[in-house]
Amino acid sequence: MKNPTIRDIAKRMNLSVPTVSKALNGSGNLSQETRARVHATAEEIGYVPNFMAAQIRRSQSRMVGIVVSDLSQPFFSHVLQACEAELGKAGYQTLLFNSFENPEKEMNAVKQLVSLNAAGCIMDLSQNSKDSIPFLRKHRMPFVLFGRRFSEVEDYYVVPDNRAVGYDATRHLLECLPERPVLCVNGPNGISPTTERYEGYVRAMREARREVDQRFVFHNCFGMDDGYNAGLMAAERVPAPFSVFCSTDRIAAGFLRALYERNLRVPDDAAIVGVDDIAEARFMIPALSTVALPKKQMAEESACMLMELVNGKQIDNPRIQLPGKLIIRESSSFPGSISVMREHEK
Amino acid sequence: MKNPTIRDIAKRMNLSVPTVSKALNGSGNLSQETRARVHATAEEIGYVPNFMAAQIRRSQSRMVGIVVSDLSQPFFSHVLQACEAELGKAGYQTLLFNSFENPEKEMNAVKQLVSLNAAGCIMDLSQNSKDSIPFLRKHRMPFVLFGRRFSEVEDYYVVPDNRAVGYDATRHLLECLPERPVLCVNGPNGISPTTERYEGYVRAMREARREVDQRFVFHNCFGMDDGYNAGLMAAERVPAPFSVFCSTDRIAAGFLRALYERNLRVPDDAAIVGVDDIAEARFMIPALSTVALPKKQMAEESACMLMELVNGKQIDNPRIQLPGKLIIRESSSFPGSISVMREHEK
DNA sequence: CTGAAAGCGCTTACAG
DNA sequence: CTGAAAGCGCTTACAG
Repeated sequence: MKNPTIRDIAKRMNLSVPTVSKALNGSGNLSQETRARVHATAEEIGYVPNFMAAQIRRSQSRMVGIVVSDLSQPFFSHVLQACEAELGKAGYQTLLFNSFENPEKEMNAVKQLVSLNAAGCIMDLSQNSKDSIPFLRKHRMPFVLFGRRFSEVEDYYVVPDNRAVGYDATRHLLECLPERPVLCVNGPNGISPTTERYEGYVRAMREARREVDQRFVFHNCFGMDDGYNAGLMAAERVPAPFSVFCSTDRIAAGFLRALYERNLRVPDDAAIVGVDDIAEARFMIPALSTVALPKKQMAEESACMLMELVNGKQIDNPRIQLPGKLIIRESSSFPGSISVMREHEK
Repeated sequence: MKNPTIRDIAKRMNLSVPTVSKALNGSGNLSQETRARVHATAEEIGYVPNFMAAQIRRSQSRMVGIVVSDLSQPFFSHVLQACEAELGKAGYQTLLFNSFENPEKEMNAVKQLVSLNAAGCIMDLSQNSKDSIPFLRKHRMPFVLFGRRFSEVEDYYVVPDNRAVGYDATRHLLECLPERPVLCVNGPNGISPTTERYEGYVRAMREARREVDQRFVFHNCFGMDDGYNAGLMAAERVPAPFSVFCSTDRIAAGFLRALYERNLRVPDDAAIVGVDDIAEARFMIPALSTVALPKKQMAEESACMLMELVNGKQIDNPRIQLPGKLIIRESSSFPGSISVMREHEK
């Protein structure tokens, strides 16, 4: 008992296969009546079209791949969700691949996508995945880089303006609490967000005529654990009060926890700002100041850009950088302070 | 310029198409030499097999769908990640669908899966999606229910033992702090985890000869916001000290925040336990006690079960219930208390 | 307005 | 050991 095909419908109605196909697709010239009758019997026998067959015949597919480094990071799960919704509207099905920052897995994903004749893909690549991009180019599969970019790859990408992100956060700390040193807890090495947020931090420091003391900078932190460890070290080595710019909210969450364990009060002993505005940020204790990333817009822009590439349209802006937005909460402000407008007062 | 096909290889080598196909697939009888030569030229011209074509010819597909209610919930993104890894090992590609608890979207996803001739699917269905399951049955598509179950659907499912989850958490609170009332902040209505965790709560209360006071029970809470609101109400209506069983860690995170704003100390004024053990739990302030769900195991079991169904194997255990594990942290224990072993002391 | 023919890229019996 | 033929389910010119 296989699923019914258009052939079954044709037989049943004494029509030809092409006629049924046209009726179902609304193409060609058919009498209203035939069309209606075909739809009726299709419904009746529970016909479901076979996408694969249609796609193979048309030599094009309505699938796009999304290759993500780590889906368990809230940033990516949000983005994936928005991408899926956006691409779904355009009639495309989303294929998910987790690369775990592993170039081999990436290459594997990309190969599968070519194998499946996918229309295109959206990826956040790990820095050392040299092979994937040439491969995609060779097979003429359109792709959009997401969240990270590479010096060698000019087009196409959608990223936050990470330099501004680092700059805004740091400058806020410098202005708000000018007497304090500002530490930096940086993200994983070798990806553009880390580098660029750090550049923003450095620029803000320079502009304020502060020296960037490498003892105050923690590099290569991946998540809450590393943030926590950085916090323990900071509590030990840096005399309070100080301020901290954390490259992600999760790093900040770990850092916050370490300060709590060391009996340092936030923001009294240490002010802190993260990046992303994860859902948890405003519920943290104290509520975390952060630079919100336009996740949804990023997802929409990249989905949209990919669709344009797939349809061979001209891309007006092949390199999209979207601004973040500083949100000041308890972790970097004092109730009475004037220079600072707290979130709920806006 | 299209991608090369086996026909291109055949022409180039003066072989027939079937021969090339057999060489590439390692099937049939071929001389070692031909086989090797075919592989060589395939490599040379950058041949990538067309999965779709192969699948359509074989009338079977190597894709499975995962239909998830809300990917932005950490529980699901973790699980999806593990499922994808597990199914990938078996050579299956994962198709992602977000249903947002919307029965129409679910039905849509399921239709697409049938359209794509998917081998099967794993789903967490919303309670009122009456149509999806009969549809899947009609089209003989194997499916595994994940995380939630339904009275009408006997097989196949993989869920946590949610009654035990609610029971263990509540009993821990009752034993640890017997003098306090125990509140319950329950999850969304109409899904089995909510109902069952509540049943566990009730049973623990009854066993301890406590009455279940409906003024102490908050229903239909979805996430941090609802948890927060429940916390505000509790702080107002219930005299401290009290204990709280929250149906999820995210609800607990919101609740915790509300207590903080109302100057109630945890666990001194309010002890609290959540469910899931999200990554953030042990970094919360105070660190959140919780019943950890075996996410990875659940993902593996459901992927494995689906693969067996797809391959027509006998399923030895069609209804898998996996135990959670109580993890006691700061939010429900006191440094000096004897009845309680804190996590880092194990 | 309807249908006979060819083909998308591949695989699977079946002959030789 | 190799190849000619048929077919998976569908669509797309092209005839009538």
